[in-house]
Amino acid sequence: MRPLTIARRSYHRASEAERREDLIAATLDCIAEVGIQGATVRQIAARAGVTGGLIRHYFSTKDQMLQAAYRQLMSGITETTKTAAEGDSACTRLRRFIVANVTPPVTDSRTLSLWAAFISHIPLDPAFAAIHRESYMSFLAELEALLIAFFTERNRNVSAAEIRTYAIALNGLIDGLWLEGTLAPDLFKDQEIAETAIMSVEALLRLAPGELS
Amino acid sequence: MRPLTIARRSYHRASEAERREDLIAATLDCIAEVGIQGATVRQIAARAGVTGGLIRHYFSTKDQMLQAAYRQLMSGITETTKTAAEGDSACTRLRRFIVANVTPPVTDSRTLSLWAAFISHIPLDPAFAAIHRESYMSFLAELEALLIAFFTERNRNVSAAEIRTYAIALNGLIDGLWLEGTLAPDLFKDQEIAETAIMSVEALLRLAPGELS
DNA sequence: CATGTTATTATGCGCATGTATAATAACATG
DNA sequence: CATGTTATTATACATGCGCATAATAACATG
Repeated sequence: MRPLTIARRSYHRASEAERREDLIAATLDCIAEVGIQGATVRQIAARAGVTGGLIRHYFSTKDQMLQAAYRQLMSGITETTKTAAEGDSACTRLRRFIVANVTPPVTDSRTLSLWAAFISHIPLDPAFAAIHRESYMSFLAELEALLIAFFTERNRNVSAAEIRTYAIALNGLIDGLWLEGTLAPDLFKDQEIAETAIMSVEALLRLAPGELS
Repeated sequence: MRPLTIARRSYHRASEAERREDLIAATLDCIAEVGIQGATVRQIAARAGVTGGLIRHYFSTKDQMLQAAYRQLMSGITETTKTAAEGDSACTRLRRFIVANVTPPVTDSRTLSLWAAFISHIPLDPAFAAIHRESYMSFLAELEALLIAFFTERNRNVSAAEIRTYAIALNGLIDGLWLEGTLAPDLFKDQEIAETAIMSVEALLRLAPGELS
């Protein structure tokens, strides 16, 4: 005897906040595992344990969900490195910040895949460009603050313009080493990237070798 | 009066080499303009001026065409910067190589979009990882050669290990500055990235300020 | 100029896609 | 415990996808 009404899946009504969080997490998982092409609405929904239709109850379009995921990815990285950069002296904080940016969990192929997928959208979509800009400028500001504290601690007088130039260079170096180390980790000895980062920053800031360690 | 046989489009039979080249160029154009999701077989074919079916006459699968496109993109960049790095002294060649990597035509949003789209595939597909590895190691070798010539010219004795570390750091710096300058060109003054690159490399190599100019 | 080869077109298949809409189960409220 | 709200499921739709195959126009060859 078939039921008169078709059976429906039972479910749990979640709060908006946690549902959105789940969906964003599922989006990131999906992109990381099967690429942005494989990250379809249905796949993402399945991974979040809901059916496809629900996504449009929280995001007006798939693109908006992708943007939310990009925002969360970048703020997560910022959070991680900021936390790792705590310490007593400005020197310690600067060193830890640099190392944190080129070691796990930041150097992680999943993060890289996600980052690159979003980066490739920046030239095509102003919404993604805006998110990039915000996170880039926040990173630069963090770096400038660390540098100012560091030079103050050393009683070395450095102009604002020089700080900016240093921050741009350090940001470039950090991003580049992060890329190198994450894209082909087997090409480097353990700690090689981190040590190179520290040595390079010492050189960039015209410090004596070992001054940052 | 309708024709008895349906009219077909007239066409030109091209050589295999030029047809493949056209298809690869169309692939890159397509990815750059509409993203890797929009770069469908039909779009690419249309842009190359052929019909969709032809693609499978030259590439056994769409993925293989993407890989060929990635290979061509990277070898094109390598070619461009190698050509730009010609000069009499090793110092000049090194300087020109660095500047070439952070100025047009290499700093170009199209190139960036393409590069990032492919990069995001590296952790997901070994074929893309292999292409990356090849182009990365060739870039590193080029950089090491330039550095060896430079230090020889200055009669400065530098071990092979130090050369490698310098090359890794320089590569990181160059990639990172390229990213910064290309992702948000309006955030920087004219030549700011190029000047920062030169200053930073001078510092990285422990040269005197201005020694590379 | 006839003929054979094949690069290219044209068409179709099966399936997946993003989105829209209607039905309904879960919960909050009184 | 009845009722109203709404988060969620279920289903459908139009479109587009990668890929396969058959017909054919272009060219090379003799």
